Amino acid sequence: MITIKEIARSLGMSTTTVSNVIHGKTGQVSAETIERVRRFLEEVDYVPNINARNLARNQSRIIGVAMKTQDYKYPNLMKDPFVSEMIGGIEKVIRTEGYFMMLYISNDIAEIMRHVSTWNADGLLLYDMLDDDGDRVSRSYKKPIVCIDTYSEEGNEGFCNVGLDDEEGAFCMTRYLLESGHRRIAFLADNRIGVDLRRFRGYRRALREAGVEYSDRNFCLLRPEPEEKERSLDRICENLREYSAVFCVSDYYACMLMSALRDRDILVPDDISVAGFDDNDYARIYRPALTTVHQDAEEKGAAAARMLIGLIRGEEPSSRQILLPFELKIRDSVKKLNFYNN
Amino acid sequence: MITIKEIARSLGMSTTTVSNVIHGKTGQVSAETIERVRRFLEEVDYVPNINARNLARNQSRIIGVAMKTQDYKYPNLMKDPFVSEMIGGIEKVIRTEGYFMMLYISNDIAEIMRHVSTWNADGLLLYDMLDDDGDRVSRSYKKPIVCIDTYSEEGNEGFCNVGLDDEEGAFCMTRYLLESGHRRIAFLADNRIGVDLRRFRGYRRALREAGVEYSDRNFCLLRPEPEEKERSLDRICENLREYSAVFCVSDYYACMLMSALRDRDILVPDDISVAGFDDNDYARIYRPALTTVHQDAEEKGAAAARMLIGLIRGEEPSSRQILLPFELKIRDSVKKLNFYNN
DNA sequence: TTGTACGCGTTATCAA
DNA sequence: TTGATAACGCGTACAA
Repeated sequence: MITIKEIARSLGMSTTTVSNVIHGKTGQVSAETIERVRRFLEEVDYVPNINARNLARNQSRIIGVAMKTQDYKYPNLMKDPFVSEMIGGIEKVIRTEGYFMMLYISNDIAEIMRHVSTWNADGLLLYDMLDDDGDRVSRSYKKPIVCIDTYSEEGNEGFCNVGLDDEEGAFCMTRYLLESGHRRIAFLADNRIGVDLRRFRGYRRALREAGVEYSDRNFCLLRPEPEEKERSLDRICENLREYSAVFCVSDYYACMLMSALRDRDILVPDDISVAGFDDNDYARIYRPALTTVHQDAEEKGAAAARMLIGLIRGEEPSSRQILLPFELKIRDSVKKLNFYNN
Repeated sequence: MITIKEIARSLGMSTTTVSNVIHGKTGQVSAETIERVRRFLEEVDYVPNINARNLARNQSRIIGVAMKTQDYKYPNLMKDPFVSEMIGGIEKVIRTEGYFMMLYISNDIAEIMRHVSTWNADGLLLYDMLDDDGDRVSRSYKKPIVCIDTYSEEGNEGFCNVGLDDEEGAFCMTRYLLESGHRRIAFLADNRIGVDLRRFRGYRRALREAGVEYSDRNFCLLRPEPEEKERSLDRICENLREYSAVFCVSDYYACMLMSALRDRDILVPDDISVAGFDDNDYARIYRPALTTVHQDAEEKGAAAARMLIGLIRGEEPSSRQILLPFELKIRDSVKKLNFYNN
C-alpha cells in the first residue's frame, strides 16, 4: 500500500502535485510532470486509502442497505427469493454508479442506525420497515433515504418510496378469479401487516365489489416456522375443502401449498385453483405453472438505488413515490369454472 | 456526529481520557471521571467515526466477499439460491462477530483487488474462483483469504478452502441410480469446469466402476441463456428418450428439466428418473420431490467466514481444507427399476 | 508551475 | 491520574 507521500518523495515533488494529477486537476501542471506521475502511478499500482479520503472529504460513497430480520419466517433472510433478487438489483446499480454497498441486517433499528452513522454512509435504503421505524430513522438521519415497500399511514410528505400498488394487484387477481367463476375464494398469508395487509385489502375489496361475502374463515394463516409448518398446512388443506380457489400472498407460499395439496392427493387446478403474487422463479418452474401477479424484484431494487443516488447527487426527484407496474400472469394453476360447477 | 474532541472540550478534559474511557482502559482513570464521561457519551449518543478509527489503527473490520459475475448464467447472481443462501450464512457470522461485509461482484479480478485494497479489508472470502484467479489474488494480497468451492489443481499448500467432496457426492448419487436399476444415465450441466467438473467426474467414475459405458451423448449441455434455453431443453428432452435417468448438476436445473419434461408429457419418475445436487428449496417444494445430494449452503458460507475470522485473529486453523458433509436425500423423482424394465 | 501546511477524527506514546 | 502531541493518508487553501 504505497501512499501519495511516498510517491511524491520518490519523484522528488510535492504531494499536492501528485494529488492534482490523480484527480485530473491538470490545468496547473506541466505536461511532462503529468506524464511522469501517471507512469509512476501505473507502475506501483497506486490505490488510494479510502479511509483517509473519506475522512478528508467527509463522505464515504457507501450506501447502507438496511433490513430487519424476520427470524420467524426466514432464519436466513436471503432465502427469500424476492429479497435476494432485489438485493441483486440494488447491488448492480450501486456498483456501476461507483458506490459501495453495506448490508445491515438486524431487528434492532438503533443498531442499524449506529452502523450507518459510524460508517458515515452517504445514503440509506430501507426495506419493508413499518411505519414508525421508518419515521424514527428519517428523524435521526439527515442524509437521503429511500424506502422500498414501505407504507406510511399518515401520508408523510417528503418521504421517498419505491413500491407497487399491492392492493390493486391483489384486486385484479381476485377479480380474475371471480371472472373465472370462483366464488369461494380463500386468502393465505402469515400475517396481516405491511405489504401483506394491502394485498389482503385488495382481495377483500374485489370480493365486496362482486357482492361475494367474506368471513374470517376465508383467511388461512400459514405458520412458517419449521415446527409449526406441517400442522398449519394440514389445517389449511382441510379448511380449503370448502373453497374452489386460494389466493396466496406470495409465490413461495403458493408453491408450498400446491405441494402440500398434492401430497394429500388434491389436484391443482382440478380440485382447487391457486394463485400467487410476485412471479419469481418458483412460479415459473413449478408445475402446474402458477398464475400470479408479476412484479420485478430486481427492478424494484434498482429503481430505489437509482433514486437514492440521484438524491445524493442533489438532484430533485421527478417523483418521491414510485409505483412500479404489475401484470397478471395467467398460467395453469387456476381453473375456469362454468357456473354450475361452482 | 459529535467527535471525541468536542466531548473533551465540553467536559474540560483531554481527548485521551475520553478515548480511554470509551475503550475501557479504565485502569488509570478515576471513578468519578469515568462516570462523568460515560454519562455524557450516553447523552449525546456518541458514535465513533470509523474512517478515522481505521486510519489510525490501520485496520478496517471489513471482510470482503468477492465473487465473479456469470452473466451468461444468472444476469443477477443473487438469483442463484445457492449463492444467496451462502451469502446469508456469511453475513450472519460476519455480523455477530462484529465485522462488516462488503460485497464485490465483478468479473474483473483486478477491479476486485483494487476495491479490497482501497478499503483495506482485513480479510477476503473468494467464491468459485478458478485456479489461476485464486492464485493471482493470493499473491497480490497479503492478508488472510479463505476460498469457497475453489479447486486448485496443483495442490497449493497454505491455501484455505471450504468445500464439499463434490466428486464423491456425485459418485454416491450415480451409484444409487445404478443400484436402482438404471443403466442409461445421462448427465446434465452447463459447463465442465470447477465444481461441475468434479461432479461430472464422480458420475463417470461410478459408471466406470459399474462397467457401464459412457459416450459423449450422455452429456446434456444446457444453455441457460434466455434466448437459447427453450431450444436447448427441446434438444435435451429429445435426446433423453434413450435414457432412463438424468443426473443434473444442480437442483435448479433438475427442476427446470422436470418442468420441461412435464410440458412434453414425459412423466417423472415413471418415464424418466431425475436426480439433482444441492438440496435447496426448489428440490423440497417441487413435486415430485427431488432426489438429490444434500449440502448446506448456509453452513458453507458460515464455516468459511468463521475460518477467515480465526485467521484474522491470528489463530492457526485446525485444518486449511474443510470438506463439509453431504448426504443423499432419497425422495420421489427416481424410480426403482426391476431389471427387465431397463 | 509547484510546495507548505493544516484539517479531518481517532489512537497511541510519553511526559507530567 | 491526566494531558500534550504525533502519527494515520489524503485533500486543499494559500503561499511561493
